[in-house]
Amino acid sequence: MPIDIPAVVIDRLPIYARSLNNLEAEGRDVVSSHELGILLGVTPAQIRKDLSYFGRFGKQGRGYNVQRLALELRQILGLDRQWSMILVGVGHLGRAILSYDGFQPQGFIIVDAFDIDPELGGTSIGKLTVHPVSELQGYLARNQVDIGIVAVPASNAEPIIAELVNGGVRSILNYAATAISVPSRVQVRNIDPVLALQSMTFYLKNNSC
Amino acid sequence: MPIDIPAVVIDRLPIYARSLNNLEAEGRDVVSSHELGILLGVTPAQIRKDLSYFGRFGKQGRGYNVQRLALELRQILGLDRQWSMILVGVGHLGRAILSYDGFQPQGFIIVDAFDIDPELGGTSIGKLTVHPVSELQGYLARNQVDIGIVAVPASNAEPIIAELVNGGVRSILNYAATAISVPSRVQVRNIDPVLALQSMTFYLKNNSC
DNA sequence: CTACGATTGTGCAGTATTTCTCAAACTGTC
DNA sequence: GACAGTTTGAGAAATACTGCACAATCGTAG
Repeated sequence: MPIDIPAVVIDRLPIYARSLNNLEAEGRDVVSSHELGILLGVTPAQIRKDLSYFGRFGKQGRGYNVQRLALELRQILGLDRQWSMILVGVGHLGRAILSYDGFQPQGFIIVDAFDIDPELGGTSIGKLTVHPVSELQGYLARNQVDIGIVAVPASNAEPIIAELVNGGVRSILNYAATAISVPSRVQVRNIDPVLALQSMTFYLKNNSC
Repeated sequence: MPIDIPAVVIDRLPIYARSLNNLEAEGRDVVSSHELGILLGVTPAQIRKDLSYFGRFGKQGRGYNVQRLALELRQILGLDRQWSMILVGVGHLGRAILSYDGFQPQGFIIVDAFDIDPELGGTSIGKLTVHPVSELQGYLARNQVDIGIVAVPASNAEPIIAELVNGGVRSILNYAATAISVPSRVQVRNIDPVLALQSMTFYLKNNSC
């Protein structure tokens, strides 16, 4: 509905949501933007402005009802349901992703895995069977896939991502160390610890204490 | 030296550097901001403006010498040397990080690993021995550590990070799913695929095609 | 040696994002 | 019920970032 909300705002909402879930689990009743700001290291004004894009959730003089706001954020972000993901690339990294136990509790379910290596075709990893990528196109035609996880070598990422996009996948979590281009309707998030390290070294080099 | 350069610019430099390294490996001689922009999905003006913070590396009418610019960027970012890292937290995630083969070739070396679990104390993983975290403080006093990698549960991250910071570590790669606060002289980069997914679901939910 | 097409570096204008500020409104107290 | 102390929501100001546009420069070809 309302897609003129800055992307930076959307990127912060999950952080707010996580913190509110924690507060909710602790049984906290209300929280002010001030307190939340200290918890998260952002300014109270930013939290209030961000939330104001979506509605008026607070009460003057009191703050935000934790349970209510946590619920609202989950609804805004679509965290109140499950999302189906497929993994492409079952090498070292792919296996680590498969065995990562942080996705499932948040409603992100890896329902199938693919690899180009014919050796792996039919192999079972945990509860999943690895399919050959040649079956990817047909699979996408038959199944609803919300999110594609790409964990192939950088050199193979381009065609894999094209196939995902052609197959109707509209969100991609990209672990491949390469810039990828997709139509603007498709969301991409890159996970690349090396890039993160390489930007920190700039400060290590220049802020010599 | 020059730390009034926007952080967003610094964050883009490693992407440029990577692409230039690729071009260099392909034997490309020169590249224009236009072509690089297409490769990376950014505007040529942005590339030129970003680079202009650091010097004048291009030639009108021609573009940038690939080898020269790749070298300059590596020097600017400090990628022309090795950086020592320690890992704290040797659970599933920590082991995956230890066995990740993308750090070493870029000069990021994990030199030691720590875990709170006394069972793991002395255990060997690959070439490394796992030390108990009780030894962390002394270790930091005796050894030069550039970067700390945190892969402990969110609930334990706070004190671990405090210890790293106290021990003089000035860059932290944080895999723990929690907001952490550090003095402004310390750089932190968070790696959190769940947050990335949770911001994409907003668009999945609202851009229904 | 001149003309032409290409491309940089950068001042400036245009957007985008963050922060400030304060009226309005809520809670609890006397 | 009036008052004091808080805290929100949002307009406005301030800051940050991006993209435009063009003079200056380079290489090439005739």
